[in-house]
Amino acid sequence: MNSVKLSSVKLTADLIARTALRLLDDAGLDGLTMRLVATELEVKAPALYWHVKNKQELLDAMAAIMLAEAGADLELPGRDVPWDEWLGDEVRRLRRVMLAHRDGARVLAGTHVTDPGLFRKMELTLRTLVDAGFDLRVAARSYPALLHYTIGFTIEEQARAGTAYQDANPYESVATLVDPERFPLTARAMPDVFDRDTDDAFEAGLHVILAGLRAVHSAAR
Amino acid sequence: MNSVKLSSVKLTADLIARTALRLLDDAGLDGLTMRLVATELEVKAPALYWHVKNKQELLDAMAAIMLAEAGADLELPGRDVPWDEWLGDEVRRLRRVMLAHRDGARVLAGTHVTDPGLFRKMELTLRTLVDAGFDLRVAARSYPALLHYTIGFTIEEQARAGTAYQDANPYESVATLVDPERFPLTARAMPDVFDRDTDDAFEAGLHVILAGLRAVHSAAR
DNA sequence: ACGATCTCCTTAACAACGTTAAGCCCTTAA
DNA sequence: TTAAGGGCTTAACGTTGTTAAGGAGATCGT
Repeated sequence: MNSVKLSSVKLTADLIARTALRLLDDAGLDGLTMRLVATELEVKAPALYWHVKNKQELLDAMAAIMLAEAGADLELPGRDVPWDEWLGDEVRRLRRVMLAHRDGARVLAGTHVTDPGLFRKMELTLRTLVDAGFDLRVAARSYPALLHYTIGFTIEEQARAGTAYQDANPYESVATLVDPERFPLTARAMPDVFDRDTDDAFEAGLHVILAGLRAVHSAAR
Repeated sequence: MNSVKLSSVKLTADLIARTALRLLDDAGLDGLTMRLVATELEVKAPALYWHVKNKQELLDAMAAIMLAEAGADLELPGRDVPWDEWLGDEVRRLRRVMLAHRDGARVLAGTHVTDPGLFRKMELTLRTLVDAGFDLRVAARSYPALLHYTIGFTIEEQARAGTAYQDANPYESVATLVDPERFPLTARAMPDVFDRDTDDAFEAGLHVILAGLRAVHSAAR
C-alpha cells in the first residue's frame, strides 16, 4: 500500500505563509488554524513546525508578504508629480493590499516586521519628502501619522465587515440607536460617519492629513 | 462541612467586566481567560455565562467601560478655549485611558460599541466643531481621522511594549537591522521614528492632524 | 559499498481554551 | 407546603497551539 504524494511542491516557510494568506480570505483570522494550513498543503500540522517556529512567526511572515506586495515596484515620484500626491497614492496602495485579504489590517498591525523591503519603502518616502523641502527630522516624525491613520481606519473597517454582515443596511442598525432628541447633530451626521462608501470616508481623512503635512511643510521652511 | 463564601459581592455583568479589566494589566489580552476571571471572583468558569453571553460580549463590556472613563465629565470648551486645543485634550484623554490598561487599544478596536455614552461624546465634539464654524458634514467626515490615528498609534505602541521587552534599548534592535549604505535617510531617522518617548511621537502626529483640521476649517468657510 | 547522519515528515499526546449539559441548592411566590 | 426559577457547581466535549518520539529516505564520509 504505497501512498503517492500528489502535487507535492517543496515545503518552505514562504510557501506556508502564502498558503495561509490565501486561506485567510475564507477562514478569517480567528478561523486560521495551523491544522487548516497543514491540510491545505496535504501535510499534518506538526510538519509546519519544522519550517516555522510558531504561529506568531507565521503571522509575521504573512505580514511581510503583504508589505512586499505594497512596496513592490515602488519608485520615486516623477518630475511632474507633487510629493503629496505621490504620498497619497502610496498609502492608498497600502490600504488596497490590506483590503485584499480578510482581516489583513489586523494581521499587519499585530506583527513586528523586520523586512528589508520595508526599509526600502521608508527610504523612498523620506527621500521624497526631503527632496520636497522637508527637514528630515520633521518628515520622520510626521509621516507615521499617515500610516497609523491608514491602519487604524482599515482595522475598524474590516472589523465592521466581519461582524454585522447579517444586517441589511450597514449603518442602519447603529443609526436607530441614537436618540435624535438628545443627540441631534450625531443623528444628522450618522450617514456621513458610517458612510456606505468606505473609500470616500477614507479619502476624507486622507485629505485632512495631507493638508496637515502641507501645513507642517510650509511652516518649517 | 458548610463552606462559607468570603467577601461575596453580588455577581453582575458589570462587576465581571471591571474585574476582567483589572486582570488585563497582569495577564494581557491573550492571557485573559474566562477561567482566570472566574477564579478572581471566587467562582467557577461556567458561572460567568449566566451573566454574560460569551467572551466577545465580555470584551465589548470592557470596551464600553473604557469609553465611559474617557467620556466622563466631558464638557463643551469654555469661552476662551480654542476648538483645536479642546479637541487635542479630548483625544489625549482617550489615549491615556487606552494606555491605562495593557492591550487597551486592541480591546477597544476589536469591539462594536453601542454605548449611549459614546454618542454623548460624539455630540459634544460635533457641537464644538460646528460652533467653531465647521460645516456639519465636513466635521463628521474629518474628525474620525483623529480617532483612527489615535487608535492606530496606540495599538502599535502597545504591541511593541508587549513583545520586545527583553531588549535593553527599545529601538536599538531594529536600528541595527537597517544598512546605512543602502538606506542612509532611514538610518539617520531611526531615532526619530522609534522614539523612546512615545508621548512626544504621538504629539507630533497629533500636531499634523490638527493642522490639517485647521486647513479644512479655513477652506470651507 | 555501507553504515552514520541529517532532513523532513508522521503518529500520539498534552495542557489549556471557550462553551454546553445536567443537576443541585437556596430564595421567592402561590 | 409545594412549585418555580434564579444562580451556582461538576462534568464533559470539541478545538486549539505545541512538543515528544520515531521513522523513511536522501546524503555523505570512509
